[in-house]
Amino acid sequence: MSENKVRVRFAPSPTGPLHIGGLRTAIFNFLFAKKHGGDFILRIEDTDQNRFVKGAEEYIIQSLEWLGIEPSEGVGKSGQFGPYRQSDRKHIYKEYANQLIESGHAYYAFDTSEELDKMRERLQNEKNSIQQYNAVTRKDMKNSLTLAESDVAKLLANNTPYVIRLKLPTNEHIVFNDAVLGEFKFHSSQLDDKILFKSDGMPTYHLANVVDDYLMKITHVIRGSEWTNSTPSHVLLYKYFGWQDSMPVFAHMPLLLKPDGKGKLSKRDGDRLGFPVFPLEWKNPESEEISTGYREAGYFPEAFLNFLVLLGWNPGTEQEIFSMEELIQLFNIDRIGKSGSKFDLEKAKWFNHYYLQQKTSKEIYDAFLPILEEKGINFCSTKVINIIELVKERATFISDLWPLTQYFFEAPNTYDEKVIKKRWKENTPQLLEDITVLISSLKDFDAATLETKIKEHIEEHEVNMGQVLNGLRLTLVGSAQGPSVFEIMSLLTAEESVNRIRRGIQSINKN
RNA sequence: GGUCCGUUCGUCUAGUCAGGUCAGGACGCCAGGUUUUCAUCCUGGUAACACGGGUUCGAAUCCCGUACGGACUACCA
Repeated sequence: MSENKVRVRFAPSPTGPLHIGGLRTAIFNFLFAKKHGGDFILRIEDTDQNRFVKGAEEYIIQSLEWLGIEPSEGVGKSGQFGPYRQSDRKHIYKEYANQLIESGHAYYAFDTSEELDKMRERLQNEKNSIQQYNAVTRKDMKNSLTLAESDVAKLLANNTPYVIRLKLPTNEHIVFNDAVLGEFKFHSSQLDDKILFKSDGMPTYHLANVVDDYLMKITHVIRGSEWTNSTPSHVLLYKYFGWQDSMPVFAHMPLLLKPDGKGKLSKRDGDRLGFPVFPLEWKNPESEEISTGYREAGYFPEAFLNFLVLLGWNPGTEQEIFSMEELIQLFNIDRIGKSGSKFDLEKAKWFNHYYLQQKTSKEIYDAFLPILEEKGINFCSTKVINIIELVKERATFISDLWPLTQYFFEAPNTYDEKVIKKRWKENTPQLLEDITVLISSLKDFDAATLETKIKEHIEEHEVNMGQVLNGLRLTLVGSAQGPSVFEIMSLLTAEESVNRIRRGIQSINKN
């Protein structure tokens, strides 16, 4: 049982902030692990020293945390398979590369980048369809397969820079089954002799990934489909290391696409597309440029998670709203789609609106408080909660609340011209004046009483109801928006309502 | 260019493996209702099987081809 325990890993490179596609990969891995009572490991793949970006690792951890994804082991956590940062595992990889050289499945290559460029150029000029370092072209290059053994020894002794390449078979089919895409079949002649070990002493992704997945007892590799073409090389590595029996199940997920149609979503898209591509705000440490994040844009993590998980996956039912627990329960690799999907901001907003409605007015109040403080508003909490209760169904984000409630806290100082034109008649001031008299006489000032009394008054005097109500709203709010005028007046108090009506009459008549 | 993959409403998708209801749902959009405002909400509507062949009584579903789209093709991951 413990032998077959599901172990998956999310293995991003700290080359910048995690974008929503990467985050979705993390979510799928996490859900799969939880569903099967397995482990979710966070491994940082920082084998490229040149692309390392400061702060990226912290960003990744925080992003996962924001969504409620907690690694069972990995960077920032303990675990018996650590360390979990590949730069901290540097000492491990060389011996595996050497093992392959000894078994004849890898070789040293001493070609400089100029020589490599030249080779590719030559092949291109010869109209060769393949321009790779492979079973054919390696015969013309500088490596331990073409050089005399003594020359190789000499080069190595002189510390000549070298890489270690995987020696691909000449004529072999490499077949593997993908849990999402089905069976793949590659011919070795189409593949290249991938570099496993770089001249800077670091392994490449291909080596480090396979070695670590093996050492960390990973059972399922769930990753983006940009990796499908290098998977046959990975399969070969498992074979050459003699690890076939512990080779993980591969599941390649469709990519998230740019909404404008061209290509996969990338970190560089930043805010260019009209929506954030990052979960959290990110400040580029070099350029100081700031990219917005969903958290800062006002999305709730549960809404964002819910939306993201439905991009490329669905449970096969018509259910669209899921808690994390339900997702864990329902998640299934078989139901991951095969084609890429585009992000739809409108739908994301819809989810956020839904989740906002699920919150209590007290919870919303707590989130709204900082905005009120910033605006210098200091109202009693019960009052504000009542106001929120009245308007929350109109809000998608907490930040919507201010424009939605501002008039409760501050009397209007402008009045919508269009509404004046349409609703303000010659006798409106007099009608409203009559209402102020009525209001002042009222003992109870709840919305229901107000509504009854005012409607009675309107009927008795046989005046136009629309004119009165719209006029009231205009003087009270300043525009033709908001909930019932009776509710508004009740929350505003009688005194404030009368003041606003009088002020409104004066102000509007002046123009 | 080569290799690999994909293609159902504008978008996310169900249905494809085991061929047989007017191709279902959601977002968006439009209309109506509620609200004498606006929004929410409710009801209804709009809108898709990329194309061409084949197999079959019958094809979104199976086969072939084409087109389009994507990934990879780095001492990046």
